[in-house]
Amino acid sequence: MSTPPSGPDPTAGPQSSVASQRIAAELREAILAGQIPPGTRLYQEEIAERLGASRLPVREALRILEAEGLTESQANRGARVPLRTMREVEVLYRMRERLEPLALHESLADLPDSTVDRLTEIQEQIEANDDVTGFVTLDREFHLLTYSACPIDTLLATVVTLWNSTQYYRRAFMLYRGQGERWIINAEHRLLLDAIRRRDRIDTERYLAGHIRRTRQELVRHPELFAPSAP
Amino acid sequence: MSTPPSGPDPTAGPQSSVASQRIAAELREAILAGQIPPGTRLYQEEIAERLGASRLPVREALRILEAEGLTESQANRGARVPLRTMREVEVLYRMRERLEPLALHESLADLPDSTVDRLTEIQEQIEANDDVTGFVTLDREFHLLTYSACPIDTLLATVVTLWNSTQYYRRAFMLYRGQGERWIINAEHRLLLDAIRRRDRIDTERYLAGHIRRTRQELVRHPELFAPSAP
DNA sequence: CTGGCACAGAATGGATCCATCATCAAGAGC
DNA sequence: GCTCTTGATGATGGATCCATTCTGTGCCAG
Repeated sequence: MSTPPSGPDPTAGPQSSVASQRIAAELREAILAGQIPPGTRLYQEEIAERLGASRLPVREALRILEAEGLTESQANRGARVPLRTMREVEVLYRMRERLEPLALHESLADLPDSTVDRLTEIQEQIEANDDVTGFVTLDREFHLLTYSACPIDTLLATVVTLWNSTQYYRRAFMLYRGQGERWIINAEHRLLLDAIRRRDRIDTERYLAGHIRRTRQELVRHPELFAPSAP
Repeated sequence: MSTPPSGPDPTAGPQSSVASQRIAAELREAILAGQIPPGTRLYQEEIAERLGASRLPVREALRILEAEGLTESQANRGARVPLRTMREVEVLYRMRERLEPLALHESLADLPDSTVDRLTEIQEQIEANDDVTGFVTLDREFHLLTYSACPIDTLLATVVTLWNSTQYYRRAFMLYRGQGERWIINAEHRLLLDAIRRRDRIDTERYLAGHIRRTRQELVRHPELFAPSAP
């Protein structure tokens, strides 16, 4: 469950010496940015041609992304970006409510003060920014950075996978209805940031769980953002 | 995050039409049975020759297993079965404590009565059996069967990955010190089974969380089963 | 005797070519 | 007119060959 030396780094840029990882990074970025929406069929040959490689590393890249929850594939039937139902996304959020507080707990002791300062900067950028796409990117960077000192690779990788799997719908919600939520998110982030600075394990877990829980409840109030339940 | 049509089935036998999946199934079985212990280097060529295929599907199989937590690989440095530290296994158990009750919760409503009967049979086999390897296999079958009706593939796959990642150490513990624990496990299983039959969501989650938690506490009392913390 | 460097062997990563399977459209039969 | 079958097309899966990178050993210098 690790591609670069120290776990899959979702913020890593698309420069890697190994082609399959470079391709995976390019596709990852495009999918997370919403440029390749759920349901899109991914053709090996097209990707290979566009990114200047043969089909083989593309196949490996698709396997890597599959492990990260960004694509899915069936034998002889190709790969696509998963279309998720509302119920599925809801349960993914419930998983996040349970796992991310644990990841933060495990990360908290080893989180250097410099990272806490960086978190504060990001939060200031979030508050200054009013572009939705920029917000989603910064929000992701903020939260994943709080987990960055977690020493357990599997836990971190699982959390990243859950973020990957829900991010598209999160952006869709923010574009559609989320502007009014901004002040709540900022308040929650400020409380969380303060608890992190105090290294308070109880408070960090509580604020974080509440933050995710509230987001889930907002999301499920908009079924129109999702694929129908019965495919 | 799915190899056969409906998610990765860890109990599926090694007969598959697609070679990479067949190879992954063979290796999965061998690793889970403890025949390939943690730390073992896996050579593509050797596996390819032994299982009658070329190296290419072996590479794909190793990627599949990597996603399931059964192998790890670094660029140009090959694949191996991960060696986990005690701290790592402890956190993996904490993840299980949080996720498996959720999986059971989501599975419970759709779990057919016939499956509950099958669970009872398995528990009777567990009680009649005194071979440790047989116990570990049956115990895995029992728990994973309780989750089998969970409609969310990602949740199920994550739970299976966590089982895969901890199973070796679980067996090592049972071989080493676990025989006296058998009656406690049986009592816990009976309570869980009864709650499942009653479709009691609260009790199932409580008994299951307690069961996993107690197992974790037993495991961490035996640091000698694990790799040292500082590699 | 120790440490660094260079070279040889081996294993992994990638490209190209071929076989197999799924999909879709057109036609025959009912 | 509808359905089932059959064939053509295109995409995926697999095998072989070549390039690249890592590892370990042996030699030489300090």
